[in-house]
Amino acid sequence: MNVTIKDIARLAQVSHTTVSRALNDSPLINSETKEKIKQLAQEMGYTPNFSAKSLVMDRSYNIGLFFSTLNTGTSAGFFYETVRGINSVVKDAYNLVVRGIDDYEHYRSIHRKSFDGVIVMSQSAKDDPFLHHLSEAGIPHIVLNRKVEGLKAINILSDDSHGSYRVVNHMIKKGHRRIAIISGKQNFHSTVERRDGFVRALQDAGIELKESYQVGASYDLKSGYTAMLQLLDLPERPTAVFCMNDDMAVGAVKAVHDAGLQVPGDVSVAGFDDSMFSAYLSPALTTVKRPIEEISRQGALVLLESIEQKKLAPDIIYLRTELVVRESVAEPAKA
Amino acid sequence: MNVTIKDIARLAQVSHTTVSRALNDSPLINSETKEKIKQLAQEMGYTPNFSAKSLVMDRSYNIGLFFSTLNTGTSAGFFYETVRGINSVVKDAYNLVVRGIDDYEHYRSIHRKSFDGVIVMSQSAKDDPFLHHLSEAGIPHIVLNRKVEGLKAINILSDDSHGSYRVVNHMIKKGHRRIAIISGKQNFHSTVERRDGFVRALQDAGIELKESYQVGASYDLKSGYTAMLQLLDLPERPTAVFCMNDDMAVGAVKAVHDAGLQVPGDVSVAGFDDSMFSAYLSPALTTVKRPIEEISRQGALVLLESIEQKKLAPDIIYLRTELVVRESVAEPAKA
DNA sequence: ACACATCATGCACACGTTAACAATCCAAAA
DNA sequence: TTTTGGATTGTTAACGTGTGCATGATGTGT
Repeated sequence: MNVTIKDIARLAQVSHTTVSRALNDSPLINSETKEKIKQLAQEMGYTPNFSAKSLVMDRSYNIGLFFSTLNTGTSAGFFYETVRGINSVVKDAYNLVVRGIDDYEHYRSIHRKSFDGVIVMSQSAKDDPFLHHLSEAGIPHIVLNRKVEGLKAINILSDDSHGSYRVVNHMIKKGHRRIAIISGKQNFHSTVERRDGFVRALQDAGIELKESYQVGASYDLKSGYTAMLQLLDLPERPTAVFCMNDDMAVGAVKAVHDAGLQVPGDVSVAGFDDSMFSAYLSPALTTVKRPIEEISRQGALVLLESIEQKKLAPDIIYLRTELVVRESVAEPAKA
Repeated sequence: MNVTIKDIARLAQVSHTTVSRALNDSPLINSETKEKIKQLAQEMGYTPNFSAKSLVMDRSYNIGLFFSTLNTGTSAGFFYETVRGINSVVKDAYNLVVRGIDDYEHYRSIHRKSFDGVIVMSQSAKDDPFLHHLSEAGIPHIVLNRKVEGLKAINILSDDSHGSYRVVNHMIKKGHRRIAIISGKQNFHSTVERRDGFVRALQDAGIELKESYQVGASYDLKSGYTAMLQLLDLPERPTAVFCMNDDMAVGAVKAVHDAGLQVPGDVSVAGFDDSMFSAYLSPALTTVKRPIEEISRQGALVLLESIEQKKLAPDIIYLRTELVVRESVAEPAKA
């Protein structure tokens, strides 16, 4: 049997109310008795029963971390860094519950009683019904990684458009004019943003957008591979290829090698994310660092604040991306 | 305000007990009223209050997933696959709470009231005090990835020793005699097992074990890189290097390239795990497939069984590893 | 000396659920 | 007719905690 406040009360010769007040640092208690009870509780190895606490306090002590999906389109590194970032903030004051939004048929079981707050790592507008549900259920929540339109929500995200502008611009400065792009999953916010940066960079340089230089993929290694094969097959193949994430870049580099060509000798390749492994590839990957762990940490902080102090946070926070120049983008071979 | 069974009772003109029975498919109820109540509950959008349920049922509806650490030594892919595997089983019957064991100073807050069951992805004997705590607290638990000695526990793991025996044997058959190993974190169970397979393979082939061919690292990319540099510096450098995981293999390959040498032309390299990216490296990595997602899924199944039906599972389950031959191991250059 | 404020404590109830036990009804058996 | 017993439903308490209100003790100003 576990120790309850009533057990403590009996031994301390006070009512359980007093014990409760002591353990919660209520101002309505003598500081001496408070200390005495606290020490006693410590000795007896008391731990609060969160079920009971939840019931009466109307709180669950659960924080939900929801990904759009845990299956396709979520890379391992991305997932890992997110959980780490949030976990470092949440500690053991809350349970961090990890879920995929697409695991649910209906959201009925997600309500204020089951989650004190929710962090949504959102990829696309497909999540909007879910966000809508959160609003309606009155669950404090923040949205990471995506700017949500229409709904009122706290957003924390990186400036992906700017980031991809810079890599592509870097390619242009190196002398590339035939620049292709391998896109991520359609409808993903990140996909739209990164494409936007790509387009702007080309326009600013006065380079024409070619339809055949834009090929769709799905953020995983394999899709990067096949997309690159497609590009290499073109009559006038690109000299540089921007991949919307590092995973696809790895697949793309593989495709180049398998075609008997070299990176960056024959084709330059860049990625996005700065995954852990990207510095250790051969050639080391030129990419854009996206502060996922930092976004997650900030998000968790803001959420906890808004739960605990009902403080209002600003609508939207942008974190800077950073160009990481390594070896996979070089000057194009002379024509 | 949320709908409770009392609200339903009022509308259905029955007692709340009857409602409770209806919703829990108790045999003590008329099937007509049962259906009527169920339908009413559905219409009213009733969802049970888990805090209340927990309190009286003495269950938390939480399943803990504990990693030895979430920081160093846990690779992103490993983490991702584990969570996916378990999540696919747990569904929304339970909350899956993810934690690092080393986040805790003491385990007081982990008790039967806070977790119905715990899955431990364990790396080393350092986790033993934690496992001991779980036993003592009477929390049903299973240990993945490691055979735990002394303590009674259900174990599910892959036969790493056999796996590494096979890669190393594969190297030997290709004609290598100067074979080195880059180890993972000291004290990790996996490190010991994989080393064991390595040693046996060499012994069976009558190859002498050289101290200088065994270098310690820590399962991350960077440590693989520096370890390989060290090996390349040797007066008589190895012709083949077995890395205890794929991450380190990536680092090692990078080191070879940076030294102006080729894989597998000058040095063959093999890894362990069969991470998602290993097929997409250049050269594609020869490695050992370890069924992490499968281990996790099985583990979750066994745990749920033992929670819900109090059924006893076998002490230890081994899942097979599998040699994956790709390109990074070839015949050694003629001496 | 008295009224009154202040501080510390206890009593009793509430939260939403399950379950042991009691009560009722009706049909079948004696 | 009376008894028995199964089926169905209701009454009540319990789980462990927090809180509004009442109570008692102690001091403070007049």
